[in-house]
Amino acid sequence: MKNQIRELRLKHNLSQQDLGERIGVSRQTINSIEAERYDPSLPLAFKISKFFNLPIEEIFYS
Amino acid sequence: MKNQIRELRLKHNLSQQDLGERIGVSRQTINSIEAERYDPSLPLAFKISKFFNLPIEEIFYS
DNA sequence: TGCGGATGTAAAGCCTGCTTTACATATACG
DNA sequence: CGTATATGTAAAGCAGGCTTTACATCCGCA
Repeated sequence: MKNQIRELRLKHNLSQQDLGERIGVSRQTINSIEAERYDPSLPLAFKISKFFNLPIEEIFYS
Repeated sequence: MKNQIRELRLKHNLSQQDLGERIGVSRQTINSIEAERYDPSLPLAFKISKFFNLPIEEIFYS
């Protein structure tokens, strides 16, 4: 599952560490999702979606 | 995480078994999500969302 | 050169998502 | 009554999400 997290994160001028802290996960989790090593859980997808104030469908897609 | 799956499923006149087959998971998985025993994975949430033709945010919420 | 911040990635361990199997209850219908 | 369908739930086992620790690379800057 692809995602726009890296682009959104950079647009907000945040490091992976920053974003992880804001959302409540480790920087490795952010890194792994950006690298598509795995998909986030639904609750984490919601946190990311709310943080960037965008619907899940605009951040994650096939 | 709450959800509208039972309501949507009944509106479509489907059993848990039916919905599971249509979406590609077991009936116990449908049952467990309806009963909020656990949240679906993000890919499964997308399948459900596409099946009912509704955004994830209209099916799942806190 | 040397250091710090950002990133990539791997391994171990824990918890959760999902499966199959199995049993129980309820309801409808012959 | 007996049977079929729908649902609830539990247990074992495997796969995947997430953590911490750790090490490596790269880039910018003193």
